[in-house]
Amino acid sequence: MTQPDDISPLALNRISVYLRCLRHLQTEGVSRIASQEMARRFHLSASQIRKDLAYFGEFGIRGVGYDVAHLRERLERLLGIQREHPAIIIGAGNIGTALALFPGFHSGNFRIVAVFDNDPNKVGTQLADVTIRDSHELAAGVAETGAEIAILAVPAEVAQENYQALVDAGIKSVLNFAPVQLELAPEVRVKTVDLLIFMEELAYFLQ
Amino acid sequence: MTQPDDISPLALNRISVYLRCLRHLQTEGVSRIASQEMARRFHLSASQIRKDLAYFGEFGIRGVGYDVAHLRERLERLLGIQREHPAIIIGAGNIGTALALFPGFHSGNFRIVAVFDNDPNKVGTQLADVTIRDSHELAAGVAETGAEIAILAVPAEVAQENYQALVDAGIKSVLNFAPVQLELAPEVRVKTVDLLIFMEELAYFLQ
DNA sequence: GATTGTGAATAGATTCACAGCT
DNA sequence: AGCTGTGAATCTATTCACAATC
Repeated sequence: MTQPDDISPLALNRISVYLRCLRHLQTEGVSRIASQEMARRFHLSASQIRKDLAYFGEFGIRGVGYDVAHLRERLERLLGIQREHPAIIIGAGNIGTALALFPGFHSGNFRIVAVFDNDPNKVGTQLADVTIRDSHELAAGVAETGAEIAILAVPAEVAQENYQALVDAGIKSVLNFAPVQLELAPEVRVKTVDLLIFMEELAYFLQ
Repeated sequence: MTQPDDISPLALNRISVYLRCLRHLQTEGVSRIASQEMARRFHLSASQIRKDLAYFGEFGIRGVGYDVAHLRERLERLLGIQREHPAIIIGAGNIGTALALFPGFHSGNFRIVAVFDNDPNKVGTQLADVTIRDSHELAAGVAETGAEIAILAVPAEVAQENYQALVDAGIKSVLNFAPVQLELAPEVRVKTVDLLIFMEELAYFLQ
């Protein structure tokens, strides 16, 4: 399997989008699809689909198109989601709780294996499949569960220190919901989801 | 005020980031800042800051830098968030509820003025500042409140129909949390936030 | 005949480097 | 002296168009 690590974030996002489309097609019983038809159905660009896919290997059949099931499997392996990824959530507030209950993660082969909070009233209570644990047990929890991905859902003021705790615990990737510019550790990948930035983008186009 | 509408989404996102940085600087009492210092503090590119800002007008003072308060005000006006934007939420499930309670919106000059759900058990109950209303009252609610932005937080299966209802009700921008490729109406701007795509991006880099 | 895979062409975004202000 | 604003240069991404393949 080709596995270039210089893929652009844009192309990587598109791979995820293609995967979502393929899953959808599969539920409809479509077994083969051409780039043009896929572009039409999901409002994408046919030449871009071909270029993106060809970049990782020749997945298609000329004159025919792409095999939906096969391509799906290849893309899942490419993204590394052919196996289940254990993930943890830090912060059982509104957003952390909503994410713990989010059904989409299951379908994407991610599983929430632990939730941490520093509020003694929350520690010990049940949330989705897990019991909320004290934040002090973070390092132990990460070691036990083998979690590599963490979802950081704590208030902005304490995001940096919690991020540092995750880094120290050996987490490799962080999805951050706190609206702050984190001081990053070089070996830990961070993706920040800033709702306010999305809203501001929408506000701009209202004018 | 320069107001080109051909600004790239990338540049627009950066403007939001600059704004976040400026607010932070203001709380620290910094009144003037140079592009280089700002780049260093927040891990940005100095020449890009200058280019982005210059694109909308000459906001800086040569030899000195940028006036924090003044620049902040200009950027807020540029994004159209100098006035408060009423927003509504469709779907009072986990994510909708978390967003209704999200304190960040207040600081960004957005206000949740109504929440809609189709579950009779939820309709009539209080959530944050508002009483949850029945989804059938959507059009009336939008008209009453003057809401222009909607947050779509319903299950994937019903996202398309709810989106259509928003379009019909006269909403101009939608922040969509359902992991689907919506069939878009040309006059309504949509920004989709797909948590699974973020997770998949992180998973890729674990390899 | 149809569709992929791909080099060439175009378009877009970022960085460089320095003239122009304060 | 120091920093912005900006044209030129570079780098990156997308689209085009067609030869290669089934």
